[in-house]
Amino acid sequence: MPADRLVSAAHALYAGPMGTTENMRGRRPRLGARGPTVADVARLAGVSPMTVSRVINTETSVLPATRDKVRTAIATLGYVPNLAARSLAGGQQCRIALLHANPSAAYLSEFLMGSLAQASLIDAQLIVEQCDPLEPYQALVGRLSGHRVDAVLLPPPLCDDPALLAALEAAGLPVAQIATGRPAAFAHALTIDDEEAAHRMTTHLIGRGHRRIGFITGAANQTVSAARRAGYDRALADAGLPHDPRLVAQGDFTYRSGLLAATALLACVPRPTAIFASNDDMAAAAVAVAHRGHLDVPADLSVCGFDDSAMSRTIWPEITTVHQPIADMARQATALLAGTVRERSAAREASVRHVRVAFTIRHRASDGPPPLD
Amino acid sequence: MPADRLVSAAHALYAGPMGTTENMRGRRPRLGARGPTVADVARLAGVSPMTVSRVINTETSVLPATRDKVRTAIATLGYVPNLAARSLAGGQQCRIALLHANPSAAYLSEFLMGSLAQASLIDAQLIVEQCDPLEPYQALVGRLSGHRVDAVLLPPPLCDDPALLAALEAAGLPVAQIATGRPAAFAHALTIDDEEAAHRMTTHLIGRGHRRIGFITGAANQTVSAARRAGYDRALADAGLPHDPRLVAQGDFTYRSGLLAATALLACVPRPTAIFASNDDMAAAAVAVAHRGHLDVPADLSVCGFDDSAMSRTIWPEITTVHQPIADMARQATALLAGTVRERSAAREASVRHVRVAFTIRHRASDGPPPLD
DNA sequence: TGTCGTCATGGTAGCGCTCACAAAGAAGAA
DNA sequence: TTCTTCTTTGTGAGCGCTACCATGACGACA
Repeated sequence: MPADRLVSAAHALYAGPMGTTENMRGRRPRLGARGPTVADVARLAGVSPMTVSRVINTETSVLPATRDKVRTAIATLGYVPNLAARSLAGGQQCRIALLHANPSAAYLSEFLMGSLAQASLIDAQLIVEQCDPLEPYQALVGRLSGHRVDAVLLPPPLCDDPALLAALEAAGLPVAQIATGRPAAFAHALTIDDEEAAHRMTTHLIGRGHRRIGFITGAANQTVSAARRAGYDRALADAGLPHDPRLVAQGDFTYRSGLLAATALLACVPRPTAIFASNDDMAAAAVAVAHRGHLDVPADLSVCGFDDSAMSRTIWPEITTVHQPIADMARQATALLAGTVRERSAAREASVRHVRVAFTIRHRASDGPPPLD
Repeated sequence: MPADRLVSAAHALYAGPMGTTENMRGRRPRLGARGPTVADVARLAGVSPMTVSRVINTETSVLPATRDKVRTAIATLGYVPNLAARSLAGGQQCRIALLHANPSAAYLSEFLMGSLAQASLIDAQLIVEQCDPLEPYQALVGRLSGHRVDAVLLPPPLCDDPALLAALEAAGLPVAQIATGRPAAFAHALTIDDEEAAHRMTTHLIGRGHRRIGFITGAANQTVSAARRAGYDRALADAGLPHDPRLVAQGDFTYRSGLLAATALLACVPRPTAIFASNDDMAAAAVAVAHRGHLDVPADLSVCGFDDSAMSRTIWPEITTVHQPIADMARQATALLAGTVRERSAAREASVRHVRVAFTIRHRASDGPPPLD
């Protein structure tokens, strides 16, 4: 059996240093054959384990020559640090809970990718918790402390829930809100400038030649809705276009609401030549309504969305939309929270950061110049 | 400063055992105030730390009375095991890579939830890796071993890629395929019975009274496509319905292909009264085509999908579809892989399991009886 | 009655790493 | 030259837990 051989070999290796016959009855060193350790690297590089640790981590106070020796040794052995040992020794346990309301929300997978990548990088533990809206928040917060959660990541729409935010603040948990329209004073926040994005998109449509641009608003209780609406309004004003209230229809971010809103907009006379919806689901609904009315998109009607969700790439034609770097925002939020947790355990005052990240506009097939007629 | 006070208190606690004056200059015990440890629980319960460990883990060889004492102590202190210490001491490092081709695939978030939950439960580390189809698989596998990956989780469509499977098998990595139509002999596989599910859905439509049921196939290179098609065929045969080849249209799982296929199907005379698409994106496309032709769904045309993806709940009407318990499959796959990794490190022969999990049909608003005409 | 298993429990060491501190050397000030 | 500082490197302990044995108690069998 090769496995037996391996164990014996390891035993032989360790028997040497043990030396004295008294210890020879000694236990064999656990079940062996795991990867190289700092000690192995240190031996090869001719330095102490501590120096190796310093090279891996802070990189400060190490002579370039020493550092290079260590780096070479690491590369030679294919050394990978043992996260478990590191966090045990470092004593920096950091559990971050990701609260979500809806397990199949489109942005969630991207969100998870980002925070997961960062968490494994800095050796934080990510805990994903479903947040049932019926459950009282006190109970939820209790559950979190039961799990020894150190910080909380809040994607939309949870990031806009005042009761939840209040409960978390009362519990003294560091919080990061992602893609909220109104960051709380006590929380980290990662946002794009929704107003500016909507302004840019509307301006883009105006630049294409559109003069009658319909707008479908988001849900009234989500803070980004007002910002997106404001951007649309400002762009019209900047271009000196008249503001026709019939060109703004109320939506609530659902496809169904988009269907109703788009139907209302397309019933206007004269018809708008473009519709800008506050999210992609509603934009997709607008495309469906247009097609039902035998209008071609984009030849007869341009449609733009917001969020760059899967929907915008799934339907045909693919929708021009505003892309938020969700994964990157989640990554940054995770890093900020871990920083706060560690500062706090070092009894330093933790500061709160509100970060604006850049959005981009994804130009796809759903917009074009207005029809000539 | 309360922090200082805490440290001093901890110091005092530790000074006792240290005893000799020589050691009194001794370091204080790191920066303290982390949660209770096995030692604390053991002290309170009046047993040894080892017994506490046994209660937490295997529960074997512990007298019920002892177990209860320990459990009470755990509850009193609010003890939570330290995962880092556990995996360090247990020596059971287990890294599982989740390979995916498309970061925004609809099922991915659910998939992640499931495997993440299981991974944190059994203290395995989940690594998410983007798998660029252009990258040669040798390089990918090399990257995986570089990260010290012990096992690989393969969601669709990667689970059907023969070259990738071959490369992983050659590298000796345990693999779990999720939702594949043709499990590899060397890999774990978690599947539903696609053929049976398609049969059940088709039979459901027949039961509703439909006699002309259109079918949109999946991509030819994915193994589930044939199974779903076979289920449709068998249901027709079971019901003694004639098999009209014009009622089967080729799709490739994209919305766009669904648009084309549905258009072809609805051009048949007499028109089918129902369309069963091999996934939800194509079913959504069929709904769009129907609406464009001023057909009501489900009054004029019933539409059913497969996968229960976000799309099926987003559009209107919501689509009746086959639900795969993706999260649960991911959970089981993760558990199987961890088991294999641990058996293997214990030099036991690891066996491969092919598990069939139950699907359910989600009845929603897109199907009904055929029109009377 | 003595010997042997079997079961519940305890003792000890060590997983791989990093902390606090010590030591050694180099550079600057007196 | 000697003392002080700073910088780089090393030492020893311990993070919290579990693997591996040892031990003692108890009943079964000869």
